[in-house]
Amino acid sequence: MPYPTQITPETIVAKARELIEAEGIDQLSLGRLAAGLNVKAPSLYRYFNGKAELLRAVNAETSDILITSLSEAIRSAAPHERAQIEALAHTYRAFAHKYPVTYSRLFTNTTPELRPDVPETELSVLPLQAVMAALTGEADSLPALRGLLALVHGYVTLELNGQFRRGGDLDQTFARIVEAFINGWQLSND
Amino acid sequence: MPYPTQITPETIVAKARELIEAEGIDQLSLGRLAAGLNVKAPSLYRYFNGKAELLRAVNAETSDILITSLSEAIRSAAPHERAQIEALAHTYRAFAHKYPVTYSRLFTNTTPELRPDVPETELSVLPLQAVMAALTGEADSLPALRGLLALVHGYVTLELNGQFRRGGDLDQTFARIVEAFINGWQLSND
DNA sequence: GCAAGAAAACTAATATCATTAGCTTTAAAT
DNA sequence: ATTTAAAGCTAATGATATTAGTTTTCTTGC
Repeated sequence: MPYPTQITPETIVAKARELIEAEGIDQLSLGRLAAGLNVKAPSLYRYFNGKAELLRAVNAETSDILITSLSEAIRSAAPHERAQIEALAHTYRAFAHKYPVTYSRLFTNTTPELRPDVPETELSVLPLQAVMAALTGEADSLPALRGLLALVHGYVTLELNGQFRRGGDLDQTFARIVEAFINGWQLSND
Repeated sequence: MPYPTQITPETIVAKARELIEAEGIDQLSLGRLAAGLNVKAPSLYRYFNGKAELLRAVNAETSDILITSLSEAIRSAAPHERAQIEALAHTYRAFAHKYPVTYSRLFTNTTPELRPDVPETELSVLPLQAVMAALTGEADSLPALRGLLALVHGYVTLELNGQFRRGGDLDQTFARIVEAFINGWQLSND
């Protein structure tokens, strides 16, 4: 019936991510985005109810890719808690370095609005929790996972924002603090 | 010589913070900010070279208040590393809860631009590092401090963004992961 | 083949901002 | 009183998100 479709939600989100990473979030206007897709700005409204919703879709996809990468990293790691946790941490950090702008945007929702429901999003994180359970036991696995994610997210955020300006090997520092965190939970579990 | 001064950089920043916390960053326009100060928008340009610079001033002040609060918390705590580190962590988290929106904005600089110089900013953090040195020794104090700040910042960020939606006592979880982190460094130092 | 219909994109118009240029008011100093 | 300069104001500009209404082009039923 239609007319040669030129864009889809997926291509829009992909181009938006590309432009955001390349030129920064401030430079992303609907006009520029549409131009990158050989289309005019109002056409985007057929797929998204405005810029805010579009950016939320970018966030949702970023989050999906991240969680999938983490689960995959755990699967591929050696079958020991430490190796798996270190793989998780390393993969997380590598992801943030690869998509620094869209990653940072992931945690800047001052307005809760439309966030994916708990069931769907949180279930995807269960493989990560299983790894922590191997370290801390079931009962402590949720707090331990939250702590690990906080540590890793916090580190890459500070790093990406240039808060570590007094030198030092940031790769090595990262490895050491992750190790310290793991040690801390083992201690209380021995 | 002049004319009754109605605004100063300080009153502008204070009102900006107030509005940002009350209505969210998206609602802050120079027009609304100026109206809150009984002034017209262009008048703000006498004090700040545009909105971006004004928001950077808000960030600078937020950062100052935070670091001052942390140093003060350490001074007031019992003279033991653990008590001081826990005071630091607790105060940090309380600050983020008190100013959730302006706190979040502190670490969303995709464009480095005008950031305070290393000397001034980083020196103010030395009292914090001294506390960590008591736990880990001088040599490890910088990585340990970075780890602690990463952990605490990461935790409050995830918390404020509604990433911890599977229940649990978030106060208690926070206390536990900070404790685990401290234990981890002690372990490697014994 | 051809006409109808609807999907997909377009043009034009509007409202909100940030920002700039240039003008006006007021108070202090002579 | 007059001058002067600071501090704020009005008016204009340009960018952008969004809305309304129009045009294009493919498919489908005759």
